[in-house]
Order: sequence, then structure tokens, then C-alpha cells
Amino acid sequence: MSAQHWTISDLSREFEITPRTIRFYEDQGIVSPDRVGRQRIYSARDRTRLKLALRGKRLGLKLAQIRELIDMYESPTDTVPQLRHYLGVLAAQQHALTAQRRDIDKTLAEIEAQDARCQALLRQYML
Amino acid sequence: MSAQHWTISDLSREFEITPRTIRFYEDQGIVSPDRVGRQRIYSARDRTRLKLALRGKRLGLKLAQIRELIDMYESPTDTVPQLRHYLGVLAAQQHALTAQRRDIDKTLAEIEAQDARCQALLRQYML
DNA sequence: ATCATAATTTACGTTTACGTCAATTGCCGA
DNA sequence: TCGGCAATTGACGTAAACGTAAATTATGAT
Repeated sequence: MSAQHWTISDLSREFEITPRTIRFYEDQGIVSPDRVGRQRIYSARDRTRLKLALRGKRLGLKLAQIRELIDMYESPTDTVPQLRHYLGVLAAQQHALTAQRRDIDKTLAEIEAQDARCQALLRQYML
Repeated sequence: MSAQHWTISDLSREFEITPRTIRFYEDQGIVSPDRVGRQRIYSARDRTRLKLALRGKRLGLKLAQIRELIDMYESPTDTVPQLRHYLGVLAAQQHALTAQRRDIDKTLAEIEAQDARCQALLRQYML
């Protein structure tokens, strides 16, 4: 747990996932740790990519899609076509996420309505 | 497409999912259409449950979880313990959804930062 | 009554994301 | 140097969420 690198069990503990999951993510190109002998050593970059991947998962993205996005975050942007393409992908992601947020807000509104209804009933029953 | 009921292809068109998916959701207890002969006839209740299920899917929920939640929306609330339990589930859902919204907001913030950076680069290259 | 069309049923196939052994392998301390 | 223990590898297993193909059945139009 130095300032520079982590073992698989460090990360597995920190993010509460199994080592199997982390190795699987390596197969999927999400992390690419160095080796010391057979042991995997993860860099700060790996750790960041892993963290981003887990957030992507919580949002319902597939690993392949997560990998594309993370890769793009680190991709070169030194030509105009590259920049334009990147901007397009960013806009699409933005669109999807705001739509998802609308879904969440709708659901939260319904939950609050149900909650209020239940609280009222509860007060009534408690008399 | 009367005011009261729908066929499987009505719903399949409306929600842009395959009939196979709708039948699968029947196996999972999400919808339970009546039959006229062999044909399935869906009620307004079925349609609502289907719509809620699809929203749940977009939020990354599993079908089993979706089924539980939708069932609970329609469950009896005529005893105090039932109400208390229901309120607990609602609070848990609320918690999960607000956490998910935080993830979305974080991601959107990063996207906007990247976007701004790219726009700046683009302006620079275009000179 | 018949034909075409659409819906249904049955059952096996597929993809994704890991879980679960079992058999090495490497390193650290006594 | 010898265990022992954690990490690795390889391979097969599994659950979820449908896809797909084939055979069967209804239903409406002619």
C-alpha cells in the first residue's frame, strides 16, 4: 500500500471485489498490471481505471463499453478529426446519462409519493 | 389498441422490445396477461408493470428485483407492520437511487471537463 | 373450407460476468 | 532447506436475459 503501487489483494479489499474479478478485468483490457515474478503489481493508473470501471458498472454499462470509454479518456487528441470524434462520443455519453438521471428522478418522485401516502396511513392507524 | 387492452405486438411495438422478451417477463412474473384462446391479452395494469420494468432495467436492476419492487407497489398496506416494512424498502431504494445519481453527476462533471478541454484544443488547432 | 399470416410453444443456443475448483508456483520465515 | 501460505493459471461451471429455429395452432379473409 505504498504511494505508488498495489497488489491484487490491496485493490480487492479497497473496492470489495474478488481477485477473480480483477483478473477478469485484465482479460478485458481494463487494467494491465506489471509483473514481479508471477505477482501482479498495479499502478495508480490501473487503480484509477478500475475505479472508473466499477462506477461504470454501477451505472449499468457493459465491460466492453467501459473499456472503450476509459481508453478514450486516455486517447490522443492531437488531430482535429480525433478531437471531433471524441467530442461526439462525449456528447452521446452525456445524453445517455442525463436520460438515465431523468429515470432516476421519476422513480424518486414516485417513491416519495408512496412514502408520503404510507406515512399518512401510518399516522391514521396509530391513533 | 382499445382503451382497455393490448396484444403482445402492440406492446412490443410501443416499447420497442421483442415479443420474446415480453413472454420471458411473463415467466418472471412481471406481467400476467389473460388469454383468449391462445392469444395473450394485456391489461392496463400489465402495461404499467411492463413500463416500470423497462425503466428498472435502464437503471440496471435485475428482473427479480424489479418484480419484487413492482409487486410491493401493489401490496396491501392495511397493517402497521406491513406499512413499516414497506417504508423500509422505500427508504432503501431511495438511498440506492440517490447514490446512483451521485455517480451520474460525477461522471457528467468529468465529461464536461473533458469537453471543455477538447473545445479549447479545437479552437487552438483551428487558428 | 382453405390459405396466409401471426401468435404460441418447446427447447436448445448465446453472451456477459464472473464463481469455483484443482493444480502449480513463488517467496518468506524457522 | 523445507514447509506453508498466498497468488497464479487453466479449465470448467453458472446465472441472467434473452435469441432463434422448428413445429403447432388460431384467426381472419377470400
